Amino acid sequence: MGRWEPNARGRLAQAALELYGELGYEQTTVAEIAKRAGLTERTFFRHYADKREVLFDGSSALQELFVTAVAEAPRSVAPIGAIAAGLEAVSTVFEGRREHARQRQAVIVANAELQERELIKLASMSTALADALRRRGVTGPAASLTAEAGVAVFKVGFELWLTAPEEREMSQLMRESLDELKAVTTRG
Amino acid sequence: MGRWEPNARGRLAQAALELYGELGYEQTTVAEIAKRAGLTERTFFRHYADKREVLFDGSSALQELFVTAVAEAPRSVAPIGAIAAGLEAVSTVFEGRREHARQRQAVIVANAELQERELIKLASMSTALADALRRRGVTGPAASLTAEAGVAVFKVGFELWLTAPEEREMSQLMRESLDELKAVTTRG
DNA sequence: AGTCTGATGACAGTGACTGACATCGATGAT
DNA sequence: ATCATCGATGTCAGTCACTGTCATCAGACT
Repeated sequence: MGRWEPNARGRLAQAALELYGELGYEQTTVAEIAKRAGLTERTFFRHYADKREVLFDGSSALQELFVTAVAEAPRSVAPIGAIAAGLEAVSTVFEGRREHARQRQAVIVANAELQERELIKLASMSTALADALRRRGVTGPAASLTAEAGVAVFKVGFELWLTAPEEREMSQLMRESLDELKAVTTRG
Repeated sequence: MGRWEPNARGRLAQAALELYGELGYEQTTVAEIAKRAGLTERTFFRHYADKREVLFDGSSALQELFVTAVAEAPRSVAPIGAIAAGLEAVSTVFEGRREHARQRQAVIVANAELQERELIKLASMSTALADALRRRGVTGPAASLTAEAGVAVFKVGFELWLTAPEEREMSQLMRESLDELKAVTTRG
């Protein structure tokens, strides 16, 4: 066995989520998080760039999954259809994690700084999606607009999923949200 | 004349924009901003909640303008049409301010913290727009999705306007972006 | 045994932000 | 004219997020 307990990074993330939930984000100090994880404050900052980032460990993987699904959709599929495929792919990774997602989201909605961080993660996703669409041949503002639309559907669908009854599946809620967006931009 | 030079708030905003442009956001200290404005650091924080907020003084007025235009669109207009009216209203206030907008945007895109702040302002706008749409009778996720679509069009249209030749008007670019979004959500 | 490496600890420092209290010119009441 | 009050600002001490630097130490490799 090693000199240190394994998975320091995971312990920090777990301790942070707990403390942010128990005391609130602002009232929690990084020193407390580190102490609960059996580490020092300095080590926290070696694993996470700042106090907010510890809640967003999986966001890069989620973005890659979304982008890959868009990129790999059949050539015959229209841009908005490729986004739909991405939403489908993303939905699978949240299966069985609704309770964890609810706990995390409760922490985030309680604090503006954390919401800011979440928004920039979604903006990064939008940029990456737009790039993927351009690689599919989408030109001009259409790529950005389709990507923004996709992220908007993800946001709305995700929130619906958090508040929906347990039996409702995320993928279905994403499809319904996308259909709703299509309807809403068509009328008028 | 008064005990103090007038418009302390405006002087702080001006000094901050200059210094963020000259030195970069991170390299600028609040003490420097205050000094250039002829004030102290403590006074800066009496006018602005934090170092970022000084760049977003007008965002609340912009949001009100957008929301009011949506609320006051004729009852017969569809939700997406009301958003179009809001985009039209918003476009007018930027007339003649393109150079200032470019300078400010250059500062923002150079720093992630500032982008986060901008994104939460846009998210606040989206929430307020969705509320306005609900007051118009729009129900369920349609309100949120229409509002998100409107903000997406604003973002894309605004960026087009910043990089477009001087003679192109913002209102026209907003209309083109909205049309593009409609096209993109229809195909597929 | 000797050496190197990677994760961690220890410690000092900067700067954003806050709370508490002092200052002082302007304003209006007396 | 005098005085009490008020609002914007200054002063100062303090907390905490975050960083740079150097020391430590178990395991891997030779």
